[in-house]
Amino acid sequence: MPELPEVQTVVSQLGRKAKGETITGFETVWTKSVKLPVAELKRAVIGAKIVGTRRFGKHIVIDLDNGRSLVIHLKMTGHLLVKDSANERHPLFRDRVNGYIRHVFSLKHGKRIEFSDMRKFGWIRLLETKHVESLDSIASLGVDALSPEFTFDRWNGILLKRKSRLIGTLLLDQALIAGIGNIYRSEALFRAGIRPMKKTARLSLDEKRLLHASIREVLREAVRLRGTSDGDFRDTAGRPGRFQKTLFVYRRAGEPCRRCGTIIRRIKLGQRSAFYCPQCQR
DNA sequence: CGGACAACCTGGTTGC
DNA sequence: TGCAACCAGGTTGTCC
Repeated sequence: MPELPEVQTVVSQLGRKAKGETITGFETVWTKSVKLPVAELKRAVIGAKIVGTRRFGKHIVIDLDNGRSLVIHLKMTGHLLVKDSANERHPLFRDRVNGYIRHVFSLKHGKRIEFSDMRKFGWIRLLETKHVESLDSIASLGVDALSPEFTFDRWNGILLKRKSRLIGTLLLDQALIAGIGNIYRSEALFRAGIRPMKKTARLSLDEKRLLHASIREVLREAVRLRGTSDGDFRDTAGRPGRFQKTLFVYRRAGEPCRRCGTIIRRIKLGQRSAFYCPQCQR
């Protein structure tokens, strides 16, 4: 599910729905995803109050009032669902969401946070709050694609240091820019009119400016529409996002470009599929 | 540095 | 119908 807009959707909703709640229990049916002994996690979270939620790249952080924080990564098919006794089941996606609940944090009065994850790639860690930003996978993140620090000058600096790379693979490199995944790399490149296999050194200043603006625009728009549900993504209420209606190229290989009618192509880039319009993108 | 590839899992879809 | 091959939003580690 998760690129920046989807994770931001979950973090915002979780903040609103679970802030102030006290955790009363934790159960799991797939301990490999819990990166510490389950008994230890239970001891640390039971009785703790949720004081806030944050996002680092695609990581979700839930801060507790006891000086510790839960860090969660949803990877490919993870979801966090907030439910209560009056709402046992959220809308299903052929049961691919409710059918794969792996971990549950219980709150008071029957309320709970359920972590569903069909492919079991997602994980949960527990850290002291002051050490969250030192976690390897967070410490190694580059500038967040939606933060104010992601200025054009910063972007240009990144590109000037990586002249031999393909722009399509660079966009997925979380150590350089954090938050972009396979959907938004294709969409941002389409909006900027740049082919994914173009070398960064061959981008003109105008193209770099346009791409910088396109990245921010496409991510902001996707956050506003609560993400893309082309596949499994659901928000904390089990609702699909709406950005998939706005996709120009992602997963549209063989279909006509919405702007010019040319057939959209798919190529392999960094082991993953990238999509582009051969007419609109040069 | 960077590309290729396997691994972690459980499906759904496509083609013969 | 059966079955193999390929596809899937992420990240890490290894090898070259």
